[in-house]
Amino acid sequence: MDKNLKRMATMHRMQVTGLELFYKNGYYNTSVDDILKELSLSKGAFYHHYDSKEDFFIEIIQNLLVRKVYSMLIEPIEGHENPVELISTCFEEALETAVHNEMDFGFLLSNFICEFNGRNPKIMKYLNDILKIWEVNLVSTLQKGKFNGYIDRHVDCEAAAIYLISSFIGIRTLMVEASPSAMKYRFMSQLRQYFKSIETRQTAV
Amino acid sequence: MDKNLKRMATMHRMQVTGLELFYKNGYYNTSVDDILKELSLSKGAFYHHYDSKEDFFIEIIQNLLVRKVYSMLIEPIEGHENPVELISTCFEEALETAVHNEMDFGFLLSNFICEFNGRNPKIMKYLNDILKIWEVNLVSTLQKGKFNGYIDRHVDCEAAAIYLISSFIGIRTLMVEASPSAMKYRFMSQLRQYFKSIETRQTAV
DNA sequence: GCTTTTACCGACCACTCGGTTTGTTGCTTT
DNA sequence: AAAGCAACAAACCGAGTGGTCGGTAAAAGC
Repeated sequence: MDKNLKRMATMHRMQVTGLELFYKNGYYNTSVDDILKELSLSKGAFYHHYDSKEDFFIEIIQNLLVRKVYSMLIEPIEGHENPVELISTCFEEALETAVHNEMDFGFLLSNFICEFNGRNPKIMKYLNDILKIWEVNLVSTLQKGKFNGYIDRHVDCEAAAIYLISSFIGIRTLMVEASPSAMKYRFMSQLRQYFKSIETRQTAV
Repeated sequence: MDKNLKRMATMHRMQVTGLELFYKNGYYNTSVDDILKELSLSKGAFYHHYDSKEDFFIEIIQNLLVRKVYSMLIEPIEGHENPVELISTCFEEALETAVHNEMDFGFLLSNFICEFNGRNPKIMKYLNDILKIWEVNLVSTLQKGKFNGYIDRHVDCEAAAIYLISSFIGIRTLMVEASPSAMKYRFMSQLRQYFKSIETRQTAV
């Protein structure tokens, strides 16, 4: 058991550093040696724990990437309050951490999707699954909001979810440029504008 | 002169094939040899015309990529008609060609931005310039629309432009998945919803 | 105390990459 | 016809790549 702990600790260290470098430099632009150098570990250690670089990356997806998306984008929108508020706040906070992160290279998930798209179907499968989970959660949050009278009954929740995901992926791609906080501010203002248009119209003005 | 024509023809062929492969496989994942093999040309030919792979890519950006963005996203929104209509139609058509392109790997520009982001500032500069041109054109189209009474005077045109670009980049990243035409349909429906919210409110209902 | 298992080392392999060097060909110019 | 040069061809270089493999030290199991 104690032995297993050490094993898991080493593997976890590798994955954390791996994700960091893959995010920073891209998967194909990061060599296994790069990761190992950072950790002062050897090739032997790496291939003792993982079958291949690809296998290693898949473990990173399942262990780290999925959790990040969950804690950042899925858990915050769970609940029975106003979904418009939940999603706005969630996006606002996700963008805020991006603004304050001086090492920001865009949205982890969409960066990898860009990189593997049409090049590695196996990995794309895993990435698309995460996207799907996010989408499903958004849809159900919106539908709940419809049921609870927050969202207009004519709204197509699946379309709205796609639209929200699109805009988020896009703004995160744009935000890596200069003045990310201005970007965020502008984006959020228009997101709220859009939300206003799908909210239940108040009878009293 | 005749000589110069041949030179330019060869260079153009290289650039067209280069862009094709860079788009398909990514810049770092496409070797110079890959491009040359496709054209049955040699390394000597390549380095006779270009200083480096990077220099080659910059020429592609300036010759081909800029023009594609212009003809696809900038020229179609020029004019004095309703900007909401212009932009809707422009996006619709851009997405439609993506739907019918069986070799679609997402939005050329944003794919490259993803790939070079934080890794190659020199190339990023060129890509951001294109993005900036697009943004400026969107802003001026929206402002013209405001002046002509199509768009509500309270709308922040720069914010709206960022929001539009974001959503476009995002949907093009998502569309590489299955069922792009459903994606497009859903996206366009919500884009129109958003547009409705920034249009001048009609006094008569 | 002895054996087995585990975690890890580091040299090495075949291969790929961007880029260089040296040749070759054919058209132009004088 | 000789010389010159642009446009390519082909062999090559050195750095880096993912992955292999024989070995080792230490802990676990008996």
